[in-house]
Amino acid sequence: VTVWEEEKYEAGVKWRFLEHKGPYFPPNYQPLPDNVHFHYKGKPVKLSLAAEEVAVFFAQMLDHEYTTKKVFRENFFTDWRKVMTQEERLLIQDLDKCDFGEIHAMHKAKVEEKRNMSKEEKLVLKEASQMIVEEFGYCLLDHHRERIGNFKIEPPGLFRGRGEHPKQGMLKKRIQPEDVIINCSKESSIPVPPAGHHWKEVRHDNSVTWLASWTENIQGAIKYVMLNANSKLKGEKDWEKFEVARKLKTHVDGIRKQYLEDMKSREMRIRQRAVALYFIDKLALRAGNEKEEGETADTVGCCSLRVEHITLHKQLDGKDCVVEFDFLGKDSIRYYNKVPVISKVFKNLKLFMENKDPGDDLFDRLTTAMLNKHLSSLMPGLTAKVFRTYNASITLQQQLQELTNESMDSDAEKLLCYNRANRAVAILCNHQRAPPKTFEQSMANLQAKIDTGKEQLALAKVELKQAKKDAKEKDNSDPKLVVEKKEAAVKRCKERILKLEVQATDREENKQIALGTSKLNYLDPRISVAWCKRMGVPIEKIYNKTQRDKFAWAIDMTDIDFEF
DNA sequence: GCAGCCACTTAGTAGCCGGCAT
DNA sequence: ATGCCGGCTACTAAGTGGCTGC
Repeated sequence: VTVWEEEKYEAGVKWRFLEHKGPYFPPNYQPLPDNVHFHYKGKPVKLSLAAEEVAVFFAQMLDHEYTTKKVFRENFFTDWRKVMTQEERLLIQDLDKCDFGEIHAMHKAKVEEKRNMSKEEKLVLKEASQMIVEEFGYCLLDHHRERIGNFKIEPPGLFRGRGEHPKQGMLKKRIQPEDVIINCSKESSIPVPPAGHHWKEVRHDNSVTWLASWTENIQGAIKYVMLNANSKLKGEKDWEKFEVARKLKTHVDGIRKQYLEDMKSREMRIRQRAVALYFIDKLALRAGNEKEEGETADTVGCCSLRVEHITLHKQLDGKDCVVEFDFLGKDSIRYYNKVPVISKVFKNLKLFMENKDPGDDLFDRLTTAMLNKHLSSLMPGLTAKVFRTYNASITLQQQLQELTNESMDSDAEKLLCYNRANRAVAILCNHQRAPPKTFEQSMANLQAKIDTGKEQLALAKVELKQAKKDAKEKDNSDPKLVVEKKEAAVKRCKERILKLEVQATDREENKQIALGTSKLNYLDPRISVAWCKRMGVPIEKIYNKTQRDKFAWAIDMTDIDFEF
């Protein structure tokens, strides 16, 4: 009986036995040495320990652009003043008169010192952190010792949200054992809190998968300590997710037919639901839950799109009925796309936008809850996000079929095509990244290699010409051999250049595209495992160690002819 | 219906590390 | 030996969507 074939639990039960050591707490704050000062209005001021710690958080970030942002500075200053003593609060009233220079310099020196540590010193540090992983990084869940994903309590600091976050710069407070809820088996050895402390609560709830939790102070959200992605629990959940997406494959034709029909409904909410679903299906948009205003950055998904986020073009670039999308999605990543749509969609959008202001909801009669309720009636387990998984995986499968075949000879060529297929999905899902800081440099380096290669090719051609000439003039067998050798050299040069140019193209195309997110979350790993088997590509070429661990379930059980 | 709570997945990035060219 | 580059990991923010209690 393998790990994957063990008996199932009754519904809602996630484990029978759970034992762990509790979370690991970050070290306490170390006060500044006596020779490092904070200055206010040019004069050194000795801060209380609490105020000093928060000052250090700010000083450490001074190289970052966001410490110059108004919102960040105001939030920081407000929260900093909250931890000051009465006396400090009276004195320190203007952030612009604060000088963190010495603290900043000390921090930079520390970073530099750490960077310059010897191999031996680094090894000592590594071993110490390994010890912590050994002690706190694993739990016992039923029969298995499992790695915990995030067993460390998040250290205090200044909150930096993504995009224009209204809470950026606020103080993220230090978490104490008194804030932490422990979840484990009644009959397990209960984790011991740090000396002199106690847990907020110890509970024994086997209907959830988390081992510990606390509430963070910025958004009031709950943070969880959970298992690593390579655990049995997470693996099974992952498998289930892809099975639901596969099931959509057999329902999707009917669902599409229905939402096209629904676009003609007399009821506005059904029309809106249909058009939203069309976008979610065609463009792999996220559902777009409502967000509390002022709590987070202003981002949207499908159902929360506003009139200002789309522009309708009766004609654009020679195409009819084009919808131009421009909005900030999850993580404030911009979604920009010009999409030709069917006229039914176009007309409905026009209707939805009538008599509305730019800031009004496009789908004012629709919520994600309504949409998901409808979807679950069409197929058990179906929600908006299943469409993303389904369309991502089916796109990978189709692209691999189109771009690759067994007769391709080099692994490099196969892998380039695999990456292209992966990239098609990443573009569909709008998975972007900041261009690497060294991007221009590394492209230039690659170009330099190509240039060198071309020089070598030119030289090789000259030598080949000469060899041919020699062969004509002197009619013996030796020069022919030379000609063949020179021809081979020219061919090698051409191949090398081609390979470099392909690499350059691949890298250029990948400049702002992140492949990892789709690979890890949206692409059924069985598609890739089966492809590797068919193409004779070792699985290591497409999945690194972490990814192989996460997808162990798929690598174990996938047949060569698996179809998503 | 809907607001708040809760549990879980999905997301981009900073910084570390190891391998390779010089 | 050194320094650079690219891949990987750790981190934690930001989503999705179910449930509950009115």
